[in-house]
Amino acid sequence: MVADGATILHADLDAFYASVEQLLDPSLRGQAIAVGGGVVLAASYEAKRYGVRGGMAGRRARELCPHLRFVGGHFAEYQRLGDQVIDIMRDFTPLVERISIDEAFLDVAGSIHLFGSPRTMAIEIRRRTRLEAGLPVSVGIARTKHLAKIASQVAKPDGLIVVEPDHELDFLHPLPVELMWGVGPVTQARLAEQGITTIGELAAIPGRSLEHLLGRGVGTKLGSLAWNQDPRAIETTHRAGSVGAQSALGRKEISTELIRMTLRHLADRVATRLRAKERAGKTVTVRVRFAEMQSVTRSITLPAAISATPILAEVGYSLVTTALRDHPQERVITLLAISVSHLVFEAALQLELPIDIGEEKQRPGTTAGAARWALDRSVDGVRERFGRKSVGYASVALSETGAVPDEFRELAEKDG
DNA sequence: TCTGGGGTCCTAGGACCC
DNA sequence: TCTGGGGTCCTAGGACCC
Repeated sequence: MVADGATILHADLDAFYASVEQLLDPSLRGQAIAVGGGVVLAASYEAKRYGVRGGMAGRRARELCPHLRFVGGHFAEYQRLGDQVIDIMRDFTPLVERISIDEAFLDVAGSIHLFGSPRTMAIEIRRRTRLEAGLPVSVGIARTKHLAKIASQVAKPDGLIVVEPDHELDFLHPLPVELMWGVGPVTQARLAEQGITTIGELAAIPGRSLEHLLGRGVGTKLGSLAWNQDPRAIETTHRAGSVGAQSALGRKEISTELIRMTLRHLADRVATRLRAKERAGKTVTVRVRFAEMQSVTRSITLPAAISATPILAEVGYSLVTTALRDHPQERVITLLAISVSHLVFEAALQLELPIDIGEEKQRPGTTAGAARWALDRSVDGVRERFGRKSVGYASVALSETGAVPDEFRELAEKDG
């Protein structure tokens, strides 16, 4: 349900990781800094002035900004401060939809009688975030999520923009198309070829032409968004659809050892997280990226959900093997990925249940499978107590490839 | 600018069932 | 034996987001 007034807030912490680093170490304040190493995960606004952007190769960033300082990530602090800011928002409404570590939508329509106008609430959220967490946050307010999100981007850094319902198109149409949700590099380029660079120009294109240019799905969606028709409501719950891991390898000669070792490591990461969530999944997908960056995927849907490391590694291996067999001319791979989807709930309780022979066909947890699963659980337990590195399948062997440290994984802000 | 990691959603063809 | 149409699942690829 979309509200009549501008009651949707989009709050987005500014240059989040970089701001946290500057918060933790005052000597970094006012400095051009980047979080990351080989790749920039986040850049301070001082660095952005030199053109440094999230997702940029570290070397390129240094070229643009020679005095750029790379700082290590305090990942636990990012999580803690991100949570703290979300908690501030929840003081204003339970209708908070967190969409990443550092941004969220709020529907404050039901809170106006308690706290005042949406603008008043946004001012207070910004004040408290600065005071209690020490961080700058930008807020966009509008009638729809899409518009609120765009408004917060325009408000950055450290700003607040309210788009009143009777000024929506005046606000939206002069803006560049790439501010829209769903317009990435490919779509932007496709539009630019037609001379379309603003949202207003996009809105002026007949629906049929847009669908012809971008395909039915994307064309229809962007067409309606350009006219500010966004029916999405705030969703406070989130179901994980898949769990995956990937590893960039540089350029590596294809070998059985490399693939087995890498898959073992990736399967271990994925399976550990699945078990921590008490989930298992039926569909296993692998991705193999060759030189020249083109990649292929192979997937299989199993008769039963799995969450044990060795089984996942084995299924992944056979999938990668089929992918490689289909591309016999390739000599080098640059990335391996594995993910598990079609997730189902799998309570840890299952471990305690006696193995029922009658069920053997339905579940992978035959005697051997259950034993493997039990072993994985105990490995998880040891890691919880003594740290990840204490028990590993292949992480030590892999570290010599110069892979990104595990703490760097899963955490990408890429704030452009 | 040759580049890291974890995700979501959409499309399209084919298999299979009714 | 051949024919139609609809629905759902599986697989592969692509674009996008943070």
